[in-house]
Amino acid sequence: MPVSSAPATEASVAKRPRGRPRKTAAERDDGNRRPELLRSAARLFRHKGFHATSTRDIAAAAGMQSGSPFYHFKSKGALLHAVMDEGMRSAIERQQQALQRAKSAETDSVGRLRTLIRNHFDILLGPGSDFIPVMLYEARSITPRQRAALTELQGEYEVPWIPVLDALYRSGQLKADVKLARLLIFGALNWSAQWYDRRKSATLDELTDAAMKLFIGETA
Amino acid sequence: MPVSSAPATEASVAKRPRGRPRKTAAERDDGNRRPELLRSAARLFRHKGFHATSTRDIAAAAGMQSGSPFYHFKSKGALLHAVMDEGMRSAIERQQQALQRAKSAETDSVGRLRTLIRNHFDILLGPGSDFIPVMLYEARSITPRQRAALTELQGEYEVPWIPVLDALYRSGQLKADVKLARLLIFGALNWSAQWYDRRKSATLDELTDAAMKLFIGETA
DNA sequence: CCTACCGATCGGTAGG
DNA sequence: CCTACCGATCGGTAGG
Repeated sequence: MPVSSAPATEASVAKRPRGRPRKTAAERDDGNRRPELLRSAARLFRHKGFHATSTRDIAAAAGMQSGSPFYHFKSKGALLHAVMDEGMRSAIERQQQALQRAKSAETDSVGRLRTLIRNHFDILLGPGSDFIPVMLYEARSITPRQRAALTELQGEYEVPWIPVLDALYRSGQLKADVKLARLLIFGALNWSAQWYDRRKSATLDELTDAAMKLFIGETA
Repeated sequence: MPVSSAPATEASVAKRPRGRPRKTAAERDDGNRRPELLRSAARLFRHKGFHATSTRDIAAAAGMQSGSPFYHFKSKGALLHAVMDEGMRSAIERQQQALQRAKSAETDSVGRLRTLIRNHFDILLGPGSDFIPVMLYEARSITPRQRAALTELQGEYEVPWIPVLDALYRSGQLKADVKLARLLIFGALNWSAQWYDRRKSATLDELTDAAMKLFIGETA
């Protein structure tokens, strides 16, 4: 299923129109539609669930015919895993950027925890945030092998949290067992994907404040 | 779909054998299999998800033929809702019992919060705990009307938590906004259904300790 | 609660 | 990436 078998010319990329793309001959087989397919799949998987979403739904949302998703992905399950993988890689990258950005300003653990939590809410609830919720809530639908690959990425995501929580435990600001605290904290944050409503709820900064106060009693 | 159209005699209930039940004529149409159907459905819905479970799977798990679940429930969706409804009613009842039991011993808010959390873990992670996880993680698959009915039961379940959290806020032991704290706390607890493993993880008491320390810095 | 069955939908493929 | 299509599975029902 070689995606790059017929490479796109730069021209065809540059002159892509804004709205629903008309398929000109020049755009055929260029692989440009793969990201669109991923986004459509992520949105549908998130809102309807993996099994309640048909590959026809996804194709239609991406403006394709029913058989076309299988040109880009060899199965529906491969599409699901690709959504999760893309979500985790993007999350790791955004987390590293957030920590870089803050590093000069924040050297204390409280400030670093705040950075991590605020960024986590952004990834989970901000614009275009369908990929991570799909990963969190559709884990049953992937194969053990795929799950293992994702678990590794999740481990990478958790790396920066560990020294921060350790330091807060040593300073007495975090009283709970560190490993259990980490699991409970991620639960508190991740569950927000179930109830958070941009229009009715608090802002992400207010949410971050509440989480900081709940976990360590101060806001940074 | 009258479940009680042919009522069971007491004898047929008493002499029900242990293993896979042989269907004697006396046991026909007696409605006794409905709870078994619910349990089988809960287990399968929890481990495979609603859409990945076929009504044939459920029938087989309950020792029935493929069409028989529809004698007890008018649709697969009705079965799912029944699982959730049963789960919530049982949870509310067990919570009330736990609070009754503790009322004489615990009058302070910290102790009452501990009782609520410990009981919540029990409902979520203890023996026979498939119903509530199904409710938590399959909410997308029920109708708005069914969801509204469940939201009401959930509200009932949350009632005892509110005065406790309010009191802890006033006493300064809980620093976060009470409404957001409640949502974050439920998230931390509910997420445990995703990762808790009786064999590898902490006991429910240790989990409760960790949660108490994380949220209010003390264990009661 | 079983038997026998139906219509619809679905994931996936061949061939262009 | 489209067209045309297939085999399998599924929820649900009639009739006993």
